[in-house]
Amino acid sequence: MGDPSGERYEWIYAVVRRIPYGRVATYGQIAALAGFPGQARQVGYALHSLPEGSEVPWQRVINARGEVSLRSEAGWEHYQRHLLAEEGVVFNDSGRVDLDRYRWEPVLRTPRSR
DNA sequence: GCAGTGACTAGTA
DNA sequence: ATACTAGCCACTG
Repeated sequence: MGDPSGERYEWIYAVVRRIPYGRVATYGQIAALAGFPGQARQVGYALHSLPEGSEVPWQRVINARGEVSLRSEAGWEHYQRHLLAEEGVVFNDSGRVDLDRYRWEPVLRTPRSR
């Protein structure tokens, strides 16, 4: 990832790092903020290739339905939910996060007049 | 180079 | 609510 060809991933990681503790963001949201609108799959792919022990808060990225996405390797879904629960993120009966409540909304720069 | 895959999503039925 | 589809595009064999 540190290599030049992995520059996309760096942009994605940079955005993910901005998600505050206790908040979540969707794959599509991250893709758009990183400058790759419509490429949500790439976000999932980028996070998948993240080395273990990374400082990137990958657990805060969930899908548009508010649920933790399944991975090829089972078991991690449970781990991710555990991490989010520790941050205070609440899962409803259906095991989903209320995006209206926990979704991170980056503060956009207001085009202030000057 | 081509085809299959995937931590996705919005739309349709 | 679930199921299937088309679009998406980097990565892999």
